Amino acid sequence: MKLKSMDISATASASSIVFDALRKAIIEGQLEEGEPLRQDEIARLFNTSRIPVREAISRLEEQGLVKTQRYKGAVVAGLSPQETEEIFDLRTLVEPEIIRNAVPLMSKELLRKARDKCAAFSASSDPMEWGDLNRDFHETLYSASDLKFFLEIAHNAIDRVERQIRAQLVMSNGMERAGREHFGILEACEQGDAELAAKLTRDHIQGAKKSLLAHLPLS
Amino acid sequence: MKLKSMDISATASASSIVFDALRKAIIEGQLEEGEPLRQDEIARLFNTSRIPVREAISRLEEQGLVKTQRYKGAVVAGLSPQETEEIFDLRTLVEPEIIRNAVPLMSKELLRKARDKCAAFSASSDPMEWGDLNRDFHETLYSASDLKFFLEIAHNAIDRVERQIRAQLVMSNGMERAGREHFGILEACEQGDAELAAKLTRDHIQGAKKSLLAHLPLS
DNA sequence: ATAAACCAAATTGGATCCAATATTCAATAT
DNA sequence: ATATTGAATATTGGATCCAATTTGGTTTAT
Repeated sequence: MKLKSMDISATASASSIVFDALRKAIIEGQLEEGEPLRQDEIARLFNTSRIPVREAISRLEEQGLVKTQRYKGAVVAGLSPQETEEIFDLRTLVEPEIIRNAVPLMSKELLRKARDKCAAFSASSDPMEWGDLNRDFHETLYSASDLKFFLEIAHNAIDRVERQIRAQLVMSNGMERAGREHFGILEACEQGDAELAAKLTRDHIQGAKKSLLAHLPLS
Repeated sequence: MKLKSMDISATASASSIVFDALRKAIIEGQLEEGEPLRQDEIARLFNTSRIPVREAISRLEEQGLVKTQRYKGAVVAGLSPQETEEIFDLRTLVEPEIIRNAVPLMSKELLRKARDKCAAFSASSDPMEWGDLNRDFHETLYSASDLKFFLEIAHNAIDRVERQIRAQLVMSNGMERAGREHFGILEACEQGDAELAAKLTRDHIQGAKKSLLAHLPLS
């Protein structure tokens, strides 16, 4: 029997649909910092009961994307300048390791895809999509790594500062510089120079952090 | 009015009680790898309904301590030798940074407490409590750090390999060596030598990893 | 007028009930 | 005997209902 099979047990549950949607809305800034998440309202939006909503919210809290208080509910989490800096320092520690590990594992195919995404990012003139394209490029390179826990950490860290990253891209020459730096990282990957790719990734993150903190209220 | 006050809104919810209890049981190895977590059974144990249990389980999954499959339920998560190695490498990256940050922030009081815990660890002859005393010592030093996200990561990483750490302590000369290394780390902290403390912490974790992998099935 | 007391609406936490799926085991066919 | 079908049981996912707590406005006393 020849039949294209799929894992039917992997179909999404209501709670995971709500979780994904809320996560996306939070990191993209559609829900802004401090905004309360009303279980009833969200349940109505998704045509479900509050049960899956509550599960989604508790998972978001475990990820640090919302803060909840007993009997008061959940609000979108925000970061102080110090906390933002710490997250960027965490990224500075972890992401170069991911790239270092990933470079020798990158296929031609993947490098081609990364080059496309790099070009798409530099070519875009719509600030609304810069955030997505930026993340898309980095994730493509990272996806070659087999360090699943490092990746988990990096994904979560990026989630927590995604809004700041987007802000950084649109300010001063953030976008232009990111484009240049992406190209450098990509070249190092193509040359198989893991050390250089790691160093450039490190500089990329630290540069974004500095430029961000410079524009932040009395950091 | 003089009255010892407490934040009454911080009283534990049912789901957090269940969460804490399950987490403890898992990392201490009372629930072993692969063992299923039946919602009904746990709810009965805690005299609650399945709702708080489900919330606890979904939080545990977000922490990587259990794995769940839709309509099949949750089982205690386990780690392959490769995954164990990766977690130890993650700890090797993060925990030295925590110590480096913590050393200049350590009060006399805290150092005294750490010295007590270090002594208690070395003095203990009951293998059942080695795990707790070991973690207690490290957490005491780490608690001086103000890097809350680094601490989050470290706590979670340690949670995931706590069972292996305990195994490592009881095998060969694990306990004896840990005692020596703890003393070295403590001394560096007392001398205010953050770099040395970081380096020794690094060696401590890598040493534990090596000794662990050497005794693991065909790593 | 102001502040404490209190009541009603809104909201969350938890219990109970029902639906969807998985598992087990007996019945049947080959 | 073995493999397949099918029904009974167990288990999870979600909906609805009730209880506990917060919130905001209103009343009342000073």
